[in-house]
Amino acid sequence: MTEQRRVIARVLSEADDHPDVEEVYRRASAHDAGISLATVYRAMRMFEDAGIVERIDVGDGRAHYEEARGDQHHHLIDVETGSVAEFTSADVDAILQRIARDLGYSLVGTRLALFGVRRDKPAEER
Amino acid sequence: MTEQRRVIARVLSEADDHPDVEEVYRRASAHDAGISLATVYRAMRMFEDAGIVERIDVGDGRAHYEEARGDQHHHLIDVETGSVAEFTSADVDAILQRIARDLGYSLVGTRLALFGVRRDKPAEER
DNA sequence: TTAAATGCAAAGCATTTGCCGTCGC
DNA sequence: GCGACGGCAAATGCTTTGCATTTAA
Repeated sequence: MTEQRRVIARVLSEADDHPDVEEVYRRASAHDAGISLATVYRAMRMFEDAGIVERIDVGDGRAHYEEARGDQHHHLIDVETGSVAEFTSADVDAILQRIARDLGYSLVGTRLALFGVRRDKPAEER
Repeated sequence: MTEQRRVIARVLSEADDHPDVEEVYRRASAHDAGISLATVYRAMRMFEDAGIVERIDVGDGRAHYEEARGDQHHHLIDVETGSVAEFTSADVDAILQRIARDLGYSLVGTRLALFGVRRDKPAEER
């Protein structure tokens, strides 16, 4: 509704990565200096509650965000660069569902993150 | 080596749940009042670095710990009670390994937690 | 006009750390 | 005796919040 919110929303929809709050703040500031960090935090929470963005935990102690899409996807974090790749797997989802059921639970959420290092490619880098 | 460390170690080996630092502190204090929270934090970090305990994230913002066992197991957290169940699945582990490989990575770590609610049993509770 | 949103600075949490006294070996 | 360890309180990093002011509708 407000200008700041609009800017933050734009920043989020333009992002194709997984920025943390500080980074969203940085990008929003570029569009409109004068947005405060507190406002970004408040907006992120609001967007999250509204189901517009999803919080992801990449293991660095800060909350990162991505636009909420319909699909249930997971993340693979490059432990050397911090970059985040995404993947989906109906197999994994199905097995997890079954495991929860077997344990007597209805699955209401899944947090899955893989951490990996790039496999050496033939003969290029390093 | 020191008394405090011994007490904390005992608390950890006696625990069959997944206490957070505050809880370890509470239990250690029962054995020996006069242990400080900072000491517990330092001990936990040391035990973790030594591979004696493992830190697990149950989603409440605090670090919880469990004794390190050899097996690669995962957790299912009851969102209503906060209790943690454990499970292992060679299937899941294998698929995740393959997924990482397919994405060009060597898997160096996995963080998997399921969140669920107890399924209504026939006609008992509630 | 009036509730909702913002900025700023202060507060909150979990966790870490500097400093100095103490304890184990 | 000396280096590792523990206690305390201050510091840290991320996030939230109280309050007075501004803004959207």
